[in-house]
Amino acid sequence: MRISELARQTGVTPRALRYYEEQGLLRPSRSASGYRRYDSQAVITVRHIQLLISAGLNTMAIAEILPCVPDDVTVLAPTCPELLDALAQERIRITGSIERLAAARDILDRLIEAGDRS
DNA sequence: GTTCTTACA
DNA sequence: TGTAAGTA
Repeated sequence: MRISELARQTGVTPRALRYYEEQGLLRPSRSASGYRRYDSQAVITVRHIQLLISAGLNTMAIAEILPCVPDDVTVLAPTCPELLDALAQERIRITGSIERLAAARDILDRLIEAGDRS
């Protein structure tokens, strides 16, 4: 299928699909005219990509763990140590982000309370 | 008409 | 990420 069809089936814009390719997440073949050709498997792969992005992983991390996911897997699950490790690592990363945000919120709370009293 | 690349906001 | 230009 061509890019617009994959976009239709996944809800991902052609722009984003080209970006995924640029980031090494998709490897579409090319027609003689230069058009990208995606197999039906790409639909599943894009769904995996979307799921991992939803989980907060950046494209670099996804590019590293995507090859670890078998093509016939429709429900993404940690099938290899690398994937499990990448997910655990991402969890650690976002935990740090949450802590920094919470600290920022505490500061804002103090500032807001100080404002209320003056 | 659709898609491609490149580039800018 | 959206959009525009100029092609194939």
